[in-house]
Amino acid sequence: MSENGDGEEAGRLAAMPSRLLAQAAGVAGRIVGEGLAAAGAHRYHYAVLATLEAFGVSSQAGLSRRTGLDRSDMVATLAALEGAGLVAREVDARDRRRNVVTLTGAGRARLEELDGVLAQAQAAFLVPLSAAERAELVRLLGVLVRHHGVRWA
Amino acid sequence: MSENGDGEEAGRLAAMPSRLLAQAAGVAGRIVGEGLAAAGAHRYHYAVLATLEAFGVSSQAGLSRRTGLDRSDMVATLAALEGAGLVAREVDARDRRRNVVTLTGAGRARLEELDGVLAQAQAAFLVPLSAAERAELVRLLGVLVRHHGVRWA
DNA sequence: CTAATTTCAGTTTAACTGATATCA
DNA sequence: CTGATATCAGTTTAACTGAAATTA
Repeated sequence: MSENGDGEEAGRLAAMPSRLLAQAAGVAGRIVGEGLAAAGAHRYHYAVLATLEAFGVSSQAGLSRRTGLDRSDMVATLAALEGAGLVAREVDARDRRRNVVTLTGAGRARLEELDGVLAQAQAAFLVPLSAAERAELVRLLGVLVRHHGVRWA
Repeated sequence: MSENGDGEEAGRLAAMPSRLLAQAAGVAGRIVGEGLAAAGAHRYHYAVLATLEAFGVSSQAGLSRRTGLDRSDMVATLAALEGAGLVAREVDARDRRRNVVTLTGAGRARLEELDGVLAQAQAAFLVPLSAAERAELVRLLGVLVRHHGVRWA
C-alpha cells in the first residue's frame, strides 16, 4: 500500500523551493550567528554598522527602514552600540524629534573586523559551490527578492 | 565624509548570500503560509501528510525525524489531523511505545488538494524565474543543504 | 489638527526544553 | 539497568504591537 521501495528520495518536500530556502537560510543564519556571537556581536549590530557606512549618517527611523529592523529593536541595538562607543547618537538640531546616528572611528574599525567574520561565514556556508555558482545563486535570489519588493533590499 | 552619491546600491548587506536567503525564505514562507491558511491548513499539516505519503506508515518519532518537526509539536499536529479524520493513530501492537500513524483516504484527498495549493504558492514565488533558472536554484540549494547535512533533507 | 520620531512595555508565535509515564 | 517513545507543561527568542511623549 505504501510502495516505497526507494529509501532515498524524500518526496515532494525534499525538492520544494520554499522548503529548501528555509533550510538553506537556517543553516546560513546559524553559521553567521555563531560567527558574530564568537566575535561578541549580533546580527543587528552588523546590520546597523554596515548600513551606516553604506548610507552615511541617519536617523533611527531611517536605519529601521534600511535595515528592516523594527524601530523598537533599533532602540536597544543603538543603546548597545553607543555604549560600546561604536556609534554616536545626538538630537538633530534641524528636527528635534530625530536622533542623528553617526559611525565613530571605533565603529568603523569594528565594522571592518566584523566584515572579516561575515566573509568567513559566507565562505563556510558556500563552500560546496564554485565561484560561478555562488554568483548565480546571488543573482537568482536577487531577482526573487527584488521582484517581491522586499522593502529593505 | 559619507561619500554616498549613489542612492541605489545598498552596500554589503544587499548582496550578502545569507541575507538574500533570509529575505527570499521569508517571502516564500509568507506566500506558502498564506496559501495554506486560506485552505485552512498549516505548514506542519502538509509536512506530515506529504511525509506519510512519501514514506508510508510511520511512528510519531519517525515523522518527527523526517519532517524536522519537534516531537512535541508533532503531538498537537497529529491530534489536529486525527480530529479531522486525515490520519489514523493507534498503538503499535509490535512495540507498544509507538503509535502507528496512517494516512486515511480523506488524508490522501486532502494532500492532493494541498499539493495544488503548494504548487500555486511555489509558482507565485518563482514567477520572475525561467524554468531553467528555477531548476538551477533548486539544484544549488540542494547542494548547499546536503553539504551541510540538514537532518531532514 | 495630523504626522513623524523615539522610547518603553507588553504580546505573539515558532521552536525548543524538561519532566513524566510507559514500554523494549 | 539503559534507551526509545508519546505526552504535557513551560521556556526562550525574534519579531512585532500599542501607547506615550515630543516635535514638525
